Amino acid sequence: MSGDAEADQGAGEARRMHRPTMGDVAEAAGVSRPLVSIVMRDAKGASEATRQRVLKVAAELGYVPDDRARKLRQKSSRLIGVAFWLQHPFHGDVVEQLYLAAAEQGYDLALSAVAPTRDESTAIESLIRERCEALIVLSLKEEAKHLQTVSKRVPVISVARRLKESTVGVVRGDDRAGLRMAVEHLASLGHTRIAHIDGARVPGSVERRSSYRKTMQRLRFDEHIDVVLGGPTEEDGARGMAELLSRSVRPTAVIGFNDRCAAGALDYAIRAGLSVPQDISIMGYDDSRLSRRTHVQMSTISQDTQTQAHQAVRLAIEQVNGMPAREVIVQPQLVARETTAAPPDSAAEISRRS
Amino acid sequence: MSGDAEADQGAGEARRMHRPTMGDVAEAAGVSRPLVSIVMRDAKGASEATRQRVLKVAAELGYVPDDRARKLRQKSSRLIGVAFWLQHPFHGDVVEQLYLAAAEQGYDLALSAVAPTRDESTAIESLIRERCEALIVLSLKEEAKHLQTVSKRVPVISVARRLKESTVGVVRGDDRAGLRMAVEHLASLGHTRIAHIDGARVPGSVERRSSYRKTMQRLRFDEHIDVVLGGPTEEDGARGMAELLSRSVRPTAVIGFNDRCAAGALDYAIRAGLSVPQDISIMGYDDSRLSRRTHVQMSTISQDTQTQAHQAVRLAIEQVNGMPAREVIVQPQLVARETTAAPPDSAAEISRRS
DNA sequence: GTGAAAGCGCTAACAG
DNA sequence: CTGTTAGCGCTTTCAC
Repeated sequence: MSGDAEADQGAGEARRMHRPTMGDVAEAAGVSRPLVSIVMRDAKGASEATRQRVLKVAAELGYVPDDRARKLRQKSSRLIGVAFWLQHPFHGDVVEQLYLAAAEQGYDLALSAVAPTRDESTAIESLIRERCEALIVLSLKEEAKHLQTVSKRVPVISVARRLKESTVGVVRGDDRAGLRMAVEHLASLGHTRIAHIDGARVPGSVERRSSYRKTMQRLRFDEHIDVVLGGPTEEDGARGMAELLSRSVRPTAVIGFNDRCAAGALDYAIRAGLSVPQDISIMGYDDSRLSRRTHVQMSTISQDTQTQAHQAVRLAIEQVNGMPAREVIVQPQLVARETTAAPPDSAAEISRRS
Repeated sequence: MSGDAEADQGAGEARRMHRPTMGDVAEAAGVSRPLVSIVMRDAKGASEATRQRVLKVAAELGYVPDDRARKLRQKSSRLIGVAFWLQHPFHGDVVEQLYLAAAEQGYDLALSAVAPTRDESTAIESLIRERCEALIVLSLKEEAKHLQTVSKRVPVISVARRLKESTVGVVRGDDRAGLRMAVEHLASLGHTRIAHIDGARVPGSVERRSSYRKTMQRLRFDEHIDVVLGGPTEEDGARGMAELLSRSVRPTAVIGFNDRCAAGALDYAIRAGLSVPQDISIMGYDDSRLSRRTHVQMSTISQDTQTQAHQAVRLAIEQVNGMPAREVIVQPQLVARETTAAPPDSAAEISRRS
């Protein structure tokens, strides 16, 4: 089960390379510590000659500044903590953007993962111990109470989850607008029998459900309103689709709560022998990589992760500077790809619409 | 696009709560700093009475020890850095297990993500600045050279990627054994026409491909050996399946390079009107959450992320203690679920085998 | 069992 | 432009 590789490096005792310290560099370069500090930070206050010499010596010694010590000394750590779910495509997208957004503001990120065996409070706790100046929490569960408590200790920004707590900053997509766009997109293609597989108790599902209903009513599709119980996973979507396909009159289009849900629904429909989008149109929500992943590109609603990430960082810094928490709502965008098209009997439907 | 929430907390100036320090707790509890330290670390050297009092005061003040300062002072940081890909289910699984494994050894984890806009060297660089004692790198790209350089500075463990560099520790699944198990599983169900959609240039694909061939030969299925170009994504799998289905004589079973590849193949087969596993059996590799995600549970080869994570942490600590880098190979395991069954003409096939 | 003193690696204030 | 002094928050001797 295991075997040694050829070991050509120093054997036995801990001969771990003593990492050079700033003092070592200073000594080797024949200057004082603060000067090395100045050079390493690229601050002004050192002559070009010294700068070059110090840089050269540092490189030779393989010196790397110690972020820990640096942040300890500085009054502010310029560190933003991020709690996110491993295994969640949307979170992955946001985290990637957060790195970019934070860097633009001169902040570093400290990541702390949430997973089935690692709960949200553990993740947050570790970020606090690392002395993050603010926390950005990408969450799924509704431990709002806990977040509120934490927010009294350190600024907290919740992404993609609405919260009543006024001490917690919120960045979220406009779920109502998003679902409205989805329904309208399908309607414009000629659909009237548009169903929705909802997100059950997941944050955001109430808004999406209600916006779906309202939009259907506004379009005078009242009689076709059809919401089935779903959830955030592929399995939920498949279950929802199973239920929809058992209807005596099937919908011609289905909007899933999110991409994973829609992917499950898509999966189920195809296994049931339907063609997508010829027989039935399907839409997701999030525009996570997942929607581009299957070899049929899924139509979806983009949550604009880039903007959400930038706004989250912005709110975080605001709150660090003592400004009150606020809520920022980011407009979603329609991304029409290959899983939506006119319904089978499109002519008839279109005539009914006008 | 944005609006203020009701702001009931302190307005204007930075009134960020001054985080209590150990000194504050000591003063409030009427003891010295070191004693508070002892109590917070749960070390021995404090009477039960003091311990309780300090704990009570600390809780009241909302004191949280500063990990940064702590690790700075301690000779060893007891920190393991992890570079992983956001958006990669298998990596997510491993990271989750790494948290568990590291905690068992009294180590903390520092996460640094790799993504399209954030390359591996950036991720690694940041971990080094944080003074991690060792680095665990879950990688996809083959920047072996760079890893070797880094490994001269700090112990590096590569997970799921073979490396010749003897200064880098390696933990990986036994790809040859895994593919052998897959072929044998299908053979035992009665298949002979077993095809393989490979991983192209992805680490591990050479071993899997060659093991597939060898096992097929050993089973006397030489004439049915069929390897098509694939890759690590759903799209690659779909492409591979398309090619396989265009054969004059189609295979009755297909082994994908990994779960994503197999999922794409599965997807394509079903769209092509085939039933799985009735018409064709499909196997994945990794046993990532993805294989359990689709509503049809996929048969696959488990890489045993738990063991790999534990071994990675173990190697990391070994190397920190000055032991030479080595390679640990973890045995994979067959996970037979719902996408594999006897071939359509099973009776005939089985008679041929014996 | 408890406290005093020192110092981890770095940067911020100052002085020269 | 450069060096000296101090101290971030904590843990580690080592006395008492």
